[in-house]
Amino acid sequence: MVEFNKLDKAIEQMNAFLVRNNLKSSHSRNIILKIFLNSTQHLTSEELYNLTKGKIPNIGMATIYRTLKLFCDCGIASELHFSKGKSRYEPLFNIKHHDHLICKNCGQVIEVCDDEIERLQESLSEKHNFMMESHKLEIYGLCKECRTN
Amino acid sequence: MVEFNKLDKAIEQMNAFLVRNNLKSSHSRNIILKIFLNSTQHLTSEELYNLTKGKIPNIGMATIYRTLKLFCDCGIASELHFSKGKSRYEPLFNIKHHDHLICKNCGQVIEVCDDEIERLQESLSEKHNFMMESHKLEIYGLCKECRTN
DNA sequence: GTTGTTGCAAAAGGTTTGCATGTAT
DNA sequence: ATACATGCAAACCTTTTGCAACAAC
Repeated sequence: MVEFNKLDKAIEQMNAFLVRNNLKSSHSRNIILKIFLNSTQHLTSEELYNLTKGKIPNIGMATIYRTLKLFCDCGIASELHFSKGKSRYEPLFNIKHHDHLICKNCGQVIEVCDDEIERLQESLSEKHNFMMESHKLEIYGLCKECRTN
Repeated sequence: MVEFNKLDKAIEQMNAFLVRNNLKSSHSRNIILKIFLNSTQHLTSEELYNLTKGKIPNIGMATIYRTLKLFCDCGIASELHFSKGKSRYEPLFNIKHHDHLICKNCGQVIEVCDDEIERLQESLSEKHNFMMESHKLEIYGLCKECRTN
């Protein structure tokens, strides 16, 4: 379950964005936000759609896409492109930046963080006169479980 | 122009793969390989298609896709997913591993390498009992030219 | 001659858009 | 009452596949 504070703060952040852009709040979006933040995985639009159907039976795919776009626009989610064709969405809310270890066998994604690597990325960018805004580190291989099999 | 040696070695590598898998060599594939290695950018399938049309006027998109898949299978190319929906392909042949600085404004991709970051990725993987096979580091931001404008 | 390769068109898969209806303010 | 949000279906775009004609061995 999402902690109340986290969900409340996320809704607040979304509502601030809505007001700022003369948009309206809606019941569906609050429900989708709760389901989205509640997931520990990086969901695809289809996975979020299926989870949402449990709460809003006649929800449409288009609403899921429009809502995910909104989440990205107001800084609650970020879009990932691990593989061809399909996007995945990661909650950004209250989350520290991290990198991904992706198991090629079972698909498990492990989130990690290394401050030293973070620092080196900044200095690497500076060396090339590049103004870093964000970055993405993905390490592909075999996880602990799969390497023993 | 691709240096003769590089192209020859790549053709050799591809042919070895073809023989190993009971496939046949073809004129088109050699042409596409030359165009692919000749490019300094990370081409999309469509860009490669347009470049190829200059040499093989009635080439089809399907052939481009099938050929790119072949290049990936025999280790000549690797598929990248910088943005939604569209794949880009990067020549791997005779190329040292490197990371990418991607300008969000002009789309320019700068290739960089930092040995220290490479080492830290290995130790980060080990720390999680993860067997690293490959990795990808992408830094998004503004390049030297765009940050001044 | 057999089997892989190619071009074309159709299909597939993910995402976006137009429109009429519903809903928040 | 106005304008945004939603569901549905159609459109869109990239990539894949089936098939008949072609080319390599």
